[in-house]
Amino acid sequence: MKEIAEILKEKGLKVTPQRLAIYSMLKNTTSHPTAEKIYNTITQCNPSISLATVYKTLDCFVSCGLIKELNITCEYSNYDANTINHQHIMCTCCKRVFDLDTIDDSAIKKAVANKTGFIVNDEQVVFYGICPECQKKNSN
Amino acid sequence: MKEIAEILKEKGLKVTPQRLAIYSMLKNTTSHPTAEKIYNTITQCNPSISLATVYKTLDCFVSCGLIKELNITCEYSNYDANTINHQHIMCTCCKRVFDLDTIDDSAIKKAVANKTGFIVNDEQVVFYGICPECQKKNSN
DNA sequence: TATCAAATAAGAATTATTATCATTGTGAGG
DNA sequence: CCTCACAATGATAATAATTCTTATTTGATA
Repeated sequence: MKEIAEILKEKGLKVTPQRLAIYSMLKNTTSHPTAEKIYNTITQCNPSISLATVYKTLDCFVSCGLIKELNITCEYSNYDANTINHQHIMCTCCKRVFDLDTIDDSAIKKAVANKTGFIVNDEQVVFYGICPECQKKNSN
Repeated sequence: MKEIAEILKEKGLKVTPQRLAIYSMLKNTTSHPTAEKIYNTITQCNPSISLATVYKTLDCFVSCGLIKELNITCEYSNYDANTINHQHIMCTCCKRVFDLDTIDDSAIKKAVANKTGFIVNDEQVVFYGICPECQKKNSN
């Protein structure tokens, strides 16, 4: 917990219970939750938190690079405290998002930058499909 | 124009002026427009079209595989009539989306499927950065 | 051409997210 | 340790993209 406070301070952010709760929740899950899901989880221990605070805190964490916002579906954003570049796979049936092992594609990134003249800052790779569990369910 | 009507019929869709207009507009652009942008363009020749019809038509085209919906930002969807798998790069400054050359990654896709047990149906690769034009503008 | 399911237009409703603003809490400096 | 400025929060109104509802119209088939 002290560690998280340190990270926030380094980024010039004030340490508040809400921020600690949100960041620690995100650090301790691999489920890529939505803002709504984060809010629902946090309210269990911190019933007075406001949904607006969750959104603002997430924006703030994204701006300073503490977490990443994933654009995996058009309906809502998912958040990920693992900021090391990695790929995702989403089940279009149950909507769950899973991590994939990191593939080093710095060469591709560089090639893209050279070809387009873009300054490439970020990338997102998502696969879409049906997860084993949903395959089983659907065959019943 | 007759060609588009044929394509719609093959998919079991009724041929309507709205559908012809939307599909033809998407086929003749590389700009990955939003629903709103499509609506604004179409109304110039077809002033009576409804925004709801644009959304429904796009959904319908996506369902039958005629076009693809891109999840590039969390704020809105972009649509692309080029359904051959290819990558995109978006300028986070001017919000424009460009095509990148197709990279054959069927091997990666197969590896992902093997590792995860997913049936992999689709994928999306997006790079984010600053386009040359915006770099110039920002340096002024 | 008559029929009927499918498609459309118009606008209300919904959902995710953002803005507003009064109140509260954090942490730097005394 | 106290105080104060200002950043953060909570409550809720507002917004923007998208979906739903319903009456009406249209395209394809008989």
